Amino acid sequence: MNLKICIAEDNYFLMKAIKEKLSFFDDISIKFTGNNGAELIGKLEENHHIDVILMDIQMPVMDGIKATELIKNKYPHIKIIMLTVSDDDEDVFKSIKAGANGYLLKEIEAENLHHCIVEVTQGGAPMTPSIALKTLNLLRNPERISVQSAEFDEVELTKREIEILMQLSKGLNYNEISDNLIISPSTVRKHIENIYKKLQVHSKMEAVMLAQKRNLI
Amino acid sequence: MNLKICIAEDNYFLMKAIKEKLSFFDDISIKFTGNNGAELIGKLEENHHIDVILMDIQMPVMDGIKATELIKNKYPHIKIIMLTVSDDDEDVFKSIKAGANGYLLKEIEAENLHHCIVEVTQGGAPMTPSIALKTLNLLRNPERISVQSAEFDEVELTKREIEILMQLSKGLNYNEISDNLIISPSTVRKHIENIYKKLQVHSKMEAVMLAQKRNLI
DNA sequence: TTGAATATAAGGCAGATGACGTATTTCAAA
DNA sequence: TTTGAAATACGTCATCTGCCTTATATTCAA
Repeated sequence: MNLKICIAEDNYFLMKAIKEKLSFFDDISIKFTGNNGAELIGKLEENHHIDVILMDIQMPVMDGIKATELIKNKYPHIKIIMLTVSDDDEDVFKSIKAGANGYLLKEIEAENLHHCIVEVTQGGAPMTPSIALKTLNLLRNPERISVQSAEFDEVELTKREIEILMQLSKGLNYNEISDNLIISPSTVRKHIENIYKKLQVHSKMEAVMLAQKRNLI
Repeated sequence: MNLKICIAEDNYFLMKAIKEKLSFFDDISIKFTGNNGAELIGKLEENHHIDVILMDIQMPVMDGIKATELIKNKYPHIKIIMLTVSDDDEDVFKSIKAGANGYLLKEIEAENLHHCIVEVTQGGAPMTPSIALKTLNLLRNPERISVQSAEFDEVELTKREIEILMQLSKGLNYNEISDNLIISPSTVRKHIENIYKKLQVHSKMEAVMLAQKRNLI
């Protein structure tokens, strides 16, 4: 088995250090790297057949958390391990929410890093012990978890649109919804078209997931 | 360094198995054991100079979660690792809330168990990979944390099926998924058919919503 | 009162989806 | 060693979905 991995890291020396750590293992090959999230995503558009990404958090242009979110939406099969110096609660939590599969501190030694990379491809969730502890603490204190997603242009959906979104989320099709709301299927379709335009999405699933994320339904 | 540990386990054979696993390591000594939570707590009243407790969950008289809560209140210095066959969301979450420092499945091999015991005394939070994954999923979906799982016939989805469900939930279509996973669109469709049969649903939306409700994704 | 937004409705088209059936390979458990 | 589950792949067919255009009625704030 040969694992194809990428690295996002803005610091030249740290990048070099990570590469060196991994150079000992011949079941891992570094396909490409990026100095920030945007650069890495650009390269992923060329080739997204990647197993694991090692992602720094603090980077210019686009930070690792935002990048993780975008990558996970488009290429959910790619495992992402945060590899950072920050053990800040906020960073840990945001990374997990963004979809990170693991969270390691940069002090990790080569052998262990390798093991974690393998583990994540097998469906595990590798974490530095101190980070694992943090996740448990976060779970114990759910009140801290409510952190808010700040700025999206708040789109206003109408009552009817929300009603239809909720029915969509139950798995009902156009005919069933039109029957429930006593309107024609054409109208249901028109409403859904409008919802798509407002939310900037192109399918039922995306619409429902986004609405869910924004607590619209 | 010599670690003083206790075991709470009602099944005689499993207790024996654990003892045997640990007998190889001379930096660990088993101080005493209990057939249930209450019995262990009784013995702790005699001697609570203990480093780590390995705690089963399902036990008569007093289960491991209740015992963990009581012990942590009275002897917060004692590290408690749940050692159980259950990977049920509810058990995992309740154990953590009760104050458990780690959560391992009984299938764990001796070497690894030893390592986890050492790790927990150093402030870590040892978890079986599949449990670590669960804690991350719980963190990502805080609203689902308090929600209650009824007893539905637990359907087993394969790793591949879960992977495909996650991609579906991002709004990707068959072709995008097949491209991501490097399999043919036909195969994606077949997997999805199988998922539908297992979950007893008839559309992507229903499948994703159900999987979400059951913390499968 | 008059637009603007909302809700209603229809037709057409290309492509996606769901429900069948069939088949091969691999791998672990019995 | 055999069995069974899982993953892979293809074909067909009816239906559903997403996108486009057009049109009318209603409601509500300016």
